[in-house]
Amino acid sequence: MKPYAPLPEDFFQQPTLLLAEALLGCLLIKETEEGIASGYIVETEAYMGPEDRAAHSFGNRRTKRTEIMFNEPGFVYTYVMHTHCLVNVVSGPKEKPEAVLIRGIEPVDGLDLMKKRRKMDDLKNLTNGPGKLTKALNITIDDYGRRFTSPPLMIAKGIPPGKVTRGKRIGIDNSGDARNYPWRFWIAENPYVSRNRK
DNA sequence: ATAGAGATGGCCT
DNA sequence: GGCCATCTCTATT
Repeated sequence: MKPYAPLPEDFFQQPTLLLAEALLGCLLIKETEEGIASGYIVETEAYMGPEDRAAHSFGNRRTKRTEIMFNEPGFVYTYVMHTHCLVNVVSGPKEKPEAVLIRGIEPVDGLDLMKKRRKMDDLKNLTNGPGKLTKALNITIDDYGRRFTSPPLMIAKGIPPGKVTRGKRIGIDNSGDARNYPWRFWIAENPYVSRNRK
């Protein structure tokens, strides 16, 4: 396993839609006492803050949960959805509450650890969804407010993503027109994308 | 292959 | 008390 070099802070300082696409192919890494697990990011969604009805920060809603999004980019935003934890990259300049949701990764290191945590052997189903990958990597609400530029939770240079496709975001059907915005990005033909649709 | 429903828990009003 | 940026299982085509 090669040593990990987290991406520099300025990587996160690009506009949110560009960052969402730039994250594809990057390596998401979590270090724990049990060991290291990582995977290439293959699917993301951009949430554009005040004007985006699907975003938690719609209308500049500022709560205990959304507070981290008002920081400068590169912070970790985790939150709990039903029984699952979801992980976002805080994006946009300070006071602009935007974020990128990580929806799927392709397993790289720590395969056995991921299988153990997910209690299954089916490689294809280990990390192909936002709630699945956090469980496989052991990303939790405790990671809230950390930075992706240092351990234990990091984003590092990965591989060139190849062909990228974009389409509507998933699971936000109660968000008016925002549901149709093409702010979901994924690596074309990649088997670890949560689901196929435009 | 696709559709529908239940589980389930924290956050917000 | 209502609302979900989900997952898994079942039933049906």
